[in-house]
Amino acid sequence: MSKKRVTIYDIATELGITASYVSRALNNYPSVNKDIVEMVRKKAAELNYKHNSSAANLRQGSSKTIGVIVPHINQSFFSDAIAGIEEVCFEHNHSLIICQSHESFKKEGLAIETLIRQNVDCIFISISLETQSPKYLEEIIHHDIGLIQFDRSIEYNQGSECTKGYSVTNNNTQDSYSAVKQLLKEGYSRIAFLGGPDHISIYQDRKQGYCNAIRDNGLVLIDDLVVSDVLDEENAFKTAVKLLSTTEPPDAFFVTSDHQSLGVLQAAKQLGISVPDQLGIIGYANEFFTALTTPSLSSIDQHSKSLGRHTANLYFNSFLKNGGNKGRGERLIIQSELIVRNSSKRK
Amino acid sequence: MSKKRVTIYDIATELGITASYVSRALNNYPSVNKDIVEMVRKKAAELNYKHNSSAANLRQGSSKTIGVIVPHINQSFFSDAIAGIEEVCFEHNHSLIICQSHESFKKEGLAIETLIRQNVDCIFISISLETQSPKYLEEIIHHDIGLIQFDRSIEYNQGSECTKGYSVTNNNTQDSYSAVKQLLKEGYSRIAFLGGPDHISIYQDRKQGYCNAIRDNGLVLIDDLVVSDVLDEENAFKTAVKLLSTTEPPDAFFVTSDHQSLGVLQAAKQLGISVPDQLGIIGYANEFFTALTTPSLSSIDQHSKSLGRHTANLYFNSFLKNGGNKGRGERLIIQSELIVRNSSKRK
DNA sequence: TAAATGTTTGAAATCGATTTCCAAATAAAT
DNA sequence: ATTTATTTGGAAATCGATTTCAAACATTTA
Repeated sequence: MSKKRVTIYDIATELGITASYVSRALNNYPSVNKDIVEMVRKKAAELNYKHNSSAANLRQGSSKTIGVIVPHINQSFFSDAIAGIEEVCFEHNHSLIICQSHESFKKEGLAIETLIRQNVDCIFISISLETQSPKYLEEIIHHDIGLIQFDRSIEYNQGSECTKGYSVTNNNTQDSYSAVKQLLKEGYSRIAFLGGPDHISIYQDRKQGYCNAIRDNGLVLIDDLVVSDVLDEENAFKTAVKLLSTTEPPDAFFVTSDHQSLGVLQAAKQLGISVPDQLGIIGYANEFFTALTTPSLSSIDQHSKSLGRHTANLYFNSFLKNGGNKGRGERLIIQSELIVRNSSKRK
Repeated sequence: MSKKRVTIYDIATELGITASYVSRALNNYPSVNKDIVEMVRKKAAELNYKHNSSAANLRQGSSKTIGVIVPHINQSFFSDAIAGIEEVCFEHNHSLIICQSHESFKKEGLAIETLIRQNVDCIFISISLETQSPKYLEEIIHHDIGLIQFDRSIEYNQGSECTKGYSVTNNNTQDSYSAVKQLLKEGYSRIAFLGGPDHISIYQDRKQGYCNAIRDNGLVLIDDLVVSDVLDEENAFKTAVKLLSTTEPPDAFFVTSDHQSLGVLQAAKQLGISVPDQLGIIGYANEFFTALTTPSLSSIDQHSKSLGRHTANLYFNSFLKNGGNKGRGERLIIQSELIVRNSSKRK
């Protein structure tokens, strides 16, 4: 294959000017004559010139690429967040490499390794459920690559201090508080909680919000009704069946994902318990399917696209201007919204 | 910031050898002593050396990166396909840049431009619904970047001839045929078809399969029951309402996406038509939510993950070995499977 | 022992865009 | 007319890993 790549040198010789001038023309330097810019543009198109970003990145020391790691791209929360991230990155002329951890600590580590080798400028990550150790996150810091956690986050060691650095989340404690309060207002009084792993702070916070709401309303916290680490549908189903089969079953569930809601709904159906009359349910994430089930599922909409946009903006504004990882960090809180559907609305 | 990037030269001087040798050591050249490899590895880790892929790519002329463009990453079909692509690319040490077109021709063009500038080796694309012109696809070819279409595809000009080059799809004609046949077997006899834009071949094929099945079973094709380009839920809803309100309404719908099924279901609900007794529905893609609706929705599972794997394998095997875009092209057909749920099952 | 072969290692060129540092050319000011 | 600014453009260094070519060394063969 004798075909050589077209470079700015080719454009330069054809036009009788130098490569440096061509480079400046293509990059719209103010010092370059308008006519020349036009001329270079035309010639570039004619020769089918293709900018080589490897060369540019090598010279400039930045890849203008952001790596995003999420557990699954097919969950509304994450794909919407990615859509938001994408928009802002596009505005800033950065491109995105998206990786999935599939909720596995090991795969998350591999993804991080890949992104480091790819020389991304920053990694936006929502950690996997398995992730208990900040090992790989510290790896990122160690390689002087930016790190911003969104939604699910964990602390890591930054030199001597322990920090969460830059992160963007919802006000999980407060939102959970409101959800539980809504259940109470509807007359539910024995509310169970199904959470996620306690080593991830959003699940801690959601549990905290639940506990606060219970206590603040003069009720007693019942240990048996508070279950951690039952995030998937199947576990939620089993747990719900168990709780609902006791002599003093709960009359409502506040859960930390819509998939858990599905499991609870399934359990109720199987046990002949009617939702919402005998059992209320509120979940988290406002997945697409929550509007489709019978009854439809109440859920907390995390405004995920906005959360994504804020994550990216945090990078381009605060992070870059405050010394990156070495800066003092920043935690952003994104507003969310309780969507009340039929699963928590009693007549 | 006085901190300089650690390079192989730093490793080399610390170890008293040359950079070229370090490079070979890190890349496991057989001629390099095992002990040296170990030594270099250790020193690299100690200095926190980070491989610079921009430099490597520049030298090697390839980015080992695949660009993937899909309409939406949050539709099961696409995210599963991406999961398959990811697996195979990972095995071959390639990374992925994922872009969304959001079903817009313009955004698709921008994504393609980005990927070209990023120097991806190949683009795997499932075109947007709006895409009627192969303009941007030809742009890819023109830049000597690989092109493989999957699922939704379109023809483009390759020099003198018109071709579809490399593509991976299901056997849409046959699969649609089977779906319609299943409806007939259940006793439905006046089956409507809701399709997508006719300029995209999978929608043509699905319509063709529908038509063949109708004719082969001694029925007459009724033009009014065949509607193209009503791919989203809302359009499907409106069209279904219209068709169901005529004096001779259809008693079943075969549609080309599960979102259309949702629209049809909605229409039936609104008009008080019971599904599946009075109206059968079969859709396409086997989205997660199809199992959750009441009644659950029958759908064609496209084995999307396998489709994704095959797309990537087509690249690493056939494409690269047969002269790339200039090769004679290849069209792969992936098996799919009809999932019969309640929406098409009469007692 | 000398020649031939094979193996390990180094020097230097290379990939392509950017950018620093200058020089020439032009315009403006004295 | 001379000096001072201001554009306009070029030469060459640079980013860091890879790779070609060849040298140095070791081993085998005749």
